Amino acid sequence: METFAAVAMDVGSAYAADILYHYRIPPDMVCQAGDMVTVPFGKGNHKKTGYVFEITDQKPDFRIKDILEVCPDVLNPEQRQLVLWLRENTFCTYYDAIKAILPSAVVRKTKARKKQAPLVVPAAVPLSLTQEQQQVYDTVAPYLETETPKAFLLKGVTGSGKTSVFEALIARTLQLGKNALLLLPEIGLTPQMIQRFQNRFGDVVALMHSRLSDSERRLAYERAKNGSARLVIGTRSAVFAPLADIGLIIMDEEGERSYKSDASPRYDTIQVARQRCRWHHAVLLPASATPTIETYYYAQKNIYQLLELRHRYQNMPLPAVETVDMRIEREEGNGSAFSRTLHEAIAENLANGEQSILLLNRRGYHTMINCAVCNKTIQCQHCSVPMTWHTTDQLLHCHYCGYTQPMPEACPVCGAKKLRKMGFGTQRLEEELSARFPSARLLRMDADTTAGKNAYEKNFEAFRQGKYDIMLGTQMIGKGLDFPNVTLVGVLSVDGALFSGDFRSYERTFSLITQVVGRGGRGIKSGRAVLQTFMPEHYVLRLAARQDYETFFREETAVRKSLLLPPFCDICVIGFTGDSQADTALGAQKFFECMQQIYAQTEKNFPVRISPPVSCLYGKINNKYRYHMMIRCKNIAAFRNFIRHTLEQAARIKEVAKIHVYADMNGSIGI
DNA sequence: ACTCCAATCCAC
DNA sequence: TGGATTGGAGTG
Repeated sequence: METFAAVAMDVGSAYAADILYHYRIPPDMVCQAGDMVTVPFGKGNHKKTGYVFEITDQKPDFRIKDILEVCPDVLNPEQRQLVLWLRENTFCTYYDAIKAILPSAVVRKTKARKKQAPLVVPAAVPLSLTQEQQQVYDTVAPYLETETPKAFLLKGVTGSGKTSVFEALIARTLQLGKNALLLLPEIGLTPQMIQRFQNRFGDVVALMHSRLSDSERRLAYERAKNGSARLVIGTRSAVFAPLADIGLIIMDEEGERSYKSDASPRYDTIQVARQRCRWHHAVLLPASATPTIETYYYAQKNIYQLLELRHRYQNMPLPAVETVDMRIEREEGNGSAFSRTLHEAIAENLANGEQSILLLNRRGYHTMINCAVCNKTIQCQHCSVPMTWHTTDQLLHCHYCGYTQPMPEACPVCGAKKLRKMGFGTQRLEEELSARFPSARLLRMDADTTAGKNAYEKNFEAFRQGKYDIMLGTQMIGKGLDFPNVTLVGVLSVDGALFSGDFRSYERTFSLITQVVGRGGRGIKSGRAVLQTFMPEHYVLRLAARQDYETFFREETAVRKSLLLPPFCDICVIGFTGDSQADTALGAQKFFECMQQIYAQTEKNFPVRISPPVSCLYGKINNKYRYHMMIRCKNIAAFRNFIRHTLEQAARIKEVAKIHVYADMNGSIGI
């Protein structure tokens, strides 16, 4: 009897063509679901690779071609399930999902499954947990043995020793013969934690992150797949690690932006992790000092069981935060970036030989060049984004596409030679600090100074060892190592971060302030923090200064409810990009009309509120014009079908076909 | 997305 | 008249 294989092929982003293609399996060939195959594709019958999802003996009623070659067992059943799940939930193609799951350029040789490596216990240092940590452990540990999935949320104040709880739970998971996954927002920023786990668990650890070379990535993948790695530590893509028998998935710093993929497949790591925990009957443990509003809301609804660590190491209090109203500083004649309070606090710290951390979330020197005559801002040629002046190379930089240019003599719009250099970035902060405190040893940490390999680790370690007095930098300084000698944290300005246009900017700002404040007072001496702002009455800053998450959660929840934002609905963003403004605007409009028409014909078993397309806040990035539209919805299968159906149908409209369209569920909006 | 094919355009 | 260019359709 003849058998046929249903194969997923690379069709770019052509939604309508993203179907399974049927091929005949030649009589002398063995081919199963999960195999990678080479097949003739298209009118030219070019050899292309595809992945088999189904085997059937029903002869399809169209012209059929033969499979040319088979490479067996490339996607196991769970991986195939994951592909289908990603395709349905993130509106990607089969191929986009497969590319996310497989390491680049899979070459399979070994077939035999190696035996599981025995668990290595190093100089078994019995881990001593505080009473509070032990309680959390005791609550979670029993669920590692049950065959039902379970989700917790660990809300732990910064410095409360979440890592010790992770370590104990991972040890227990491995002891039970199951495997564990530890997800981190960024691998370079947590060298201490990784070192600690490598010391403890030795050979069974595999690291997975985007900075691995192809061969390193393939090795880590193979080790996870064949069972020689039993603890995978990695960034968001590691959520697809091909581990069998997962008992525990930990997500540290839940809510970090890096957990949401912003390219196809546009998945949210916690959702993938939840799904895998269901399949493996595993425990899911997201952890954060400042959980996202959504996750904490679900914890209130008992979808996640809430666990708390309220006490810091040795009961050290969080630094007391003083808010400084910068409007008053201005009124009283202080036009500088430093309030008098902060200046004095730094001076005092220097005199005491104690360390300080200063946060300014803008890099560069001047953050804006503005014409005094026509008031236009110099923008990047390729992006609708203001150019930033950098002193290191004496060039204007675009922080979105990387384009650089010399400072023009005159305004490119009106020709006036009256350009004003405005705004304050980390380079200027560094210069001003060295003018004010000439003897202070300064460490600047931003994307410009940490480009080299291991730059974060080296710099953080040097700061920790006391080789610098002041560390200043962008938000990356909020993460990283423990710094026991830091007794002052200064937040120069995060006001701008509140208004990125994304409704999540409030919780992110709250979280950023909390993280950086938590960097202080981790040693024997207690710390203080100074929060400078032009809007001290703003509830986000007011509550961040008090480190009052509960009230922030209540206020923010009320706002979200009144504006109908998550968690009170889901938001599906449709994004449009194209080479010309007119084409993109027209394509977006046609898509919108198509969607309305399809909705009108659909059985209304799901609620939606469809807003028409508008230009994005940054209307052009990298020479691509950008529009988006927002759909408030409930993320259920019927709605997702509606979106996919609309994507397929709209692609047949020629104005829509000219531009690129994507859908993103619960991603960021505004930018 | 990519490729193929047919229709169209234009230089000679 | 043919060679190049462009728009539209199909991918098993």
